[in-house]
Amino acid sequence: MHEYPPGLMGPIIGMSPDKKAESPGAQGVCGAGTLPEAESASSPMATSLEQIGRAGALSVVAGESEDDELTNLNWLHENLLQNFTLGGEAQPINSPLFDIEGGGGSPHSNTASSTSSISAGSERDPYKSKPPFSFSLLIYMAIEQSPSKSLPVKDIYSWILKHFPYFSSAPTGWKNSVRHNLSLNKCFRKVERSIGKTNGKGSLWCVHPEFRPMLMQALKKQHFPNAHAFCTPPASPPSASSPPHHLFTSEQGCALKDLDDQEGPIDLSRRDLVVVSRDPKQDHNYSSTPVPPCPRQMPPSQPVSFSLALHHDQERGGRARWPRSPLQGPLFGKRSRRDSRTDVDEELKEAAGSLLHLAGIRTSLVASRRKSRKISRK
DNA sequence: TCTTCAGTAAACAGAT
DNA sequence: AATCTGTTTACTGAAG
Repeated sequence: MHEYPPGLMGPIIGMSPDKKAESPGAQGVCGAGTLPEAESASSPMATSLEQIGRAGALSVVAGESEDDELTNLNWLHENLLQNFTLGGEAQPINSPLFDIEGGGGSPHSNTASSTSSISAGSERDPYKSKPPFSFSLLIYMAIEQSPSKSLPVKDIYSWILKHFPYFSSAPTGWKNSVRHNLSLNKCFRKVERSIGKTNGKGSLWCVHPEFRPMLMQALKKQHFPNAHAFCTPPASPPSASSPPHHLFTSEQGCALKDLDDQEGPIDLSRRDLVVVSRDPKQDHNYSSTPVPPCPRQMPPSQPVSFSLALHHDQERGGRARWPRSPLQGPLFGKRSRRDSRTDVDEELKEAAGSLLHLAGIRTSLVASRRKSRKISRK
């Protein structure tokens, strides 16, 4: 059970009066604590956060460029990653990347800003700035940060509300979007709640290990260089109340036996689905290495287009806007140390790029580019 | 211009 | 009965 610190979520402002069933203030925050699984979303995440922190530190150290301001991710760690604290000290994300586009250009932002006294202040106000992450990534982060690596929808709401207070004042359609995403996005899979656990509506949702690297990569591309920290093993020991995490335990921590063959909800009572390998050493390994810890299990000849992981009704193939190329090649094969080192360098390059982006350099470049493009169109 | 994808709204059914 | 959850369809706008 978790009590949100007063004022953490901020006032429920800018609510659309016409939306009644999905009021975030009504159930998204307060109601979360009533769920047995709520603890999974709100329990202290010290282990994971330490891992995140370590990962961030490693990303810096590995590059041997601590003095290089452009590639030093310490500030990022401090500014962003610490905002992903789930232990009750979470702060609304208020970093340059929170509203990378700089104005909260969402359709909701108008509502929020026009009715919120709080949001009348800074342009970077997290209460009015839409997160730069897609719903898929938000869900991914929420699930990955839960000890059991699975969350009910309600807790996903709570996590998002907790870390992105923008949604507390946004029209409640975002919950619909979350559910829509969970249903349509193949990255997310539904798992049945434990047998004998009748309280609580709905199922638990987890990240399909198949798509975890892609989500991680997308997260990294979306201004989150330390995204691999989100592919961490569960912090809590296995228990009957949080079974799904062991589904993802394997050599690399992210395999799921027979899952791909399973249609529909995963039945957690089926132990034959479970890969039982819980070597803590391995856990440490993949939670602390800078390389993505979830090597793909798909045939190397068939790199999964991320578009396939998205909407079912949009599986016609074609381009995937989400990053693909980093998911292909050596990442999915066996890696030598040299490869890892190369990847570390690549990651640092990406991190540097992300930092430039965060600094607004790329944003302004893109903005000016778009501007000139529009002008040229005219 | 076309295509793809993300986001949103809405309707609906089933579960609680 | 009300609410929540999950699914599906349709549409729009941004972006490549």
